[in-house]
Amino acid sequence: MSTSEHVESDGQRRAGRPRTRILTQKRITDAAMRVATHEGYDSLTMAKLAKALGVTPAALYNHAHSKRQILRWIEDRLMAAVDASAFETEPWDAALASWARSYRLVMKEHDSLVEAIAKMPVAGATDTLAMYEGVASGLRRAGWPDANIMPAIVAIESFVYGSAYDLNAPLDIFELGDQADAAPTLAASVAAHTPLGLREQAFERGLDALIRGLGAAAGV
Amino acid sequence: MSTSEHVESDGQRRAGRPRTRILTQKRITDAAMRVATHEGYDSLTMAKLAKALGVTPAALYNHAHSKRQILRWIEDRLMAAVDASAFETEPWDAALASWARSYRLVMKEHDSLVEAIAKMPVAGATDTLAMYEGVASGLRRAGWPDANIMPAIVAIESFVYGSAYDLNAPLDIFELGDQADAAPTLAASVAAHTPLGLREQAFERGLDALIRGLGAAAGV
DNA sequence: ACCTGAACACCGTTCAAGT
DNA sequence: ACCTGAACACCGTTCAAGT
Repeated sequence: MSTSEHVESDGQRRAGRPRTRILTQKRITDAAMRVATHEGYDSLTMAKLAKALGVTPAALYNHAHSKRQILRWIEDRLMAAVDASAFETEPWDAALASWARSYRLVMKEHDSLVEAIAKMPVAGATDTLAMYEGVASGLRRAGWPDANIMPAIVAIESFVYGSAYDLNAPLDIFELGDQADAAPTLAASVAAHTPLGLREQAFERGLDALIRGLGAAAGV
Repeated sequence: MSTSEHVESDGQRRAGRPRTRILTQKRITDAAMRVATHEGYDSLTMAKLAKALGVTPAALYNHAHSKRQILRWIEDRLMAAVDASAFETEPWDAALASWARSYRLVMKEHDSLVEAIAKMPVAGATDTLAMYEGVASGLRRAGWPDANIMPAIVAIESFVYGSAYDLNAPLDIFELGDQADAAPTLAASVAAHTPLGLREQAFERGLDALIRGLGAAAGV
């Protein structure tokens, strides 16, 4: 690569003056998401990220404490992309479903971060907080008792995380080949579906069961 | 460490003869699970594993193609530990619940492997196959149509994977602190629970909703 | 204040050499 | 057949030195 020594981003540099700062949290996060989206999270190394920003790996540590922190910036962004706006226009059950569907697709595209997101404290993550508040207040307006709101959110979230993995699992995950004799009932059950159909049915039927059951428990 | 050069495991070595083979798939897997359980999966490196076996890291590559393969051996073991035996003694709904509870606790102890397990093909994994066959045949005996079995299994699995993460999330994951003003409904909803109570309620209520809803869809 | 260059302590993996 | 020792191409991170 012939551009590896100096990448002048905007070219507005005046002689003798300090160059405009090129590294900010926003630009680092943007570049990291670009690298991760195009090459996968395995390729998101500090070296690759630095190169994408035209900078030395060590320079990143003037702005982030660690690679983990940069991943956390990405996680915040992702949670902001989860769409909870349906609670403003639709009934609670349809709104829950469209929130879960949006959540699942966002996680699918970044499933290396699902474990970290599942364990990420909400405090300090402004957009994440707003997303949860949208869901919680939507359910409350629909008559849900306070004590039923969080268990429903956590249950649906858990289901969404696992469903995102399933969406990225190999299509032949339940293919038995010559071992069909060893598990005949499983083989027959699998044969009742196409791989893509199974994924969607598992998600949609599970989501429907969760929303109905949790709503019934909430008395609405 | 003074024992790092030669660790004689059984001492039965005869002079001049080739020593009894110390590395097998079983022993490697045992050692790997021991290291991972005691020190976590972050500490499960080829060097640590080799040391625990009294061997050089390179020696492991005579038995496993890669670290990934060793992890797969562990994953097979874990699936064998998931208890599907309730289908032989209890009605389908109670059996599904006890299967899911066992599954969740096994995943909780090894949650670094959850993503890989969620995407692991069943072909070739004998114990995994037997586990699924137990669930599928249990549901069929209870009158479930073939086309309803796999969507139910996949949906409950997805829920279990996410619930395992939740079980290992920090207890203060929904603690808002001074940001309670920014998300008042969320704060009130969270305040209706203890952290431990929320986890268990989310799992048990979600599981109940899934089992009831999926069973109803199956017409049983 | 912020970046570079060099170094550190690790990774997983390969391979010629030994027995 | 199976293990060692040395090497390779990477990791994330630190830090003195420059501007």
